[in-house]
Amino acid sequence: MRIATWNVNSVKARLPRVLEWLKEAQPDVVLLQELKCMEDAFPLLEIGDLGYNAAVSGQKTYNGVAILSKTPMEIDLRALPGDPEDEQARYVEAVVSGKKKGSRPVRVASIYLPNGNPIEDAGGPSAKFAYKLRWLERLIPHARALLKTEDAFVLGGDYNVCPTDDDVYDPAAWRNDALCRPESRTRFRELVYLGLTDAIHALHPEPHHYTYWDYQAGAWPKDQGLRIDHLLLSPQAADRLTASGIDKGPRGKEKASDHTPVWCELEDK
DNA sequence: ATGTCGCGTGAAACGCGA
Repeated sequence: MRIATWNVNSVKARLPRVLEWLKEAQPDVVLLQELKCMEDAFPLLEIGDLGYNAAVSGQKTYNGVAILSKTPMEIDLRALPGDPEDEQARYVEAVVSGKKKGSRPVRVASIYLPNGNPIEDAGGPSAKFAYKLRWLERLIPHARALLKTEDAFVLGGDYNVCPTDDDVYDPAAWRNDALCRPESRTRFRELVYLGLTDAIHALHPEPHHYTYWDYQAGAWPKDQGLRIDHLLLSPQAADRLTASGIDKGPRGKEKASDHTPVWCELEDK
């Protein structure tokens, strides 16, 4: 079972790119972020024509996440637990059926973690950075609860966290960015250290594999990127991990998203 | 040194978020 994650930066503006990539890459499950539309504006028909079911948590203008699956799925959560006041569409979780008869289902979540920049405003800590850190702090107990179920699961998405200096082209320049701050990194590490496997890092430990390149300053042609899109696997999913990769193709196309898809392959046993 | 997108508003250019 191939599971991919992709921050598309507007599913409407990106629709031709998304459809062509789905046809070419043939993922079984796709976790999408930054839909930038309400649920009723999600292109269900076009994506459904390619054989996908969709679970969407949308919002006007900003955020928005979805799960696409070729097999049937059961939606479990449309928001990350822990703050009923949080109205931003950044989390959706579902259980997708296995591909073959008798194969085990996999729980997946599509995550769009807050960016958190700027880290300060008017000299003090910013509300945006605090929201990002709180969001990470809510994700940790939720992951801990999921681990207790001993289900195979994949928490994938745009984490807006660059885990180490090896994951950014110029660590010094990004030192005070919310994506690279130690406060973000310690919380991300705490999440991973619960016992999750970073599907890219586990199989491709070399430094400087990126998933995001800013639109500005020719970052893409110069390969000045960051690794901020992650697939975090439970032990039961990691046991089935046979391959993973970053598909840089879509980033080089016309009208590209600033992120490119990241995928992993789970043995269907 | 700078360089970009996408959205909403409201009718063109701007503010916001990234």
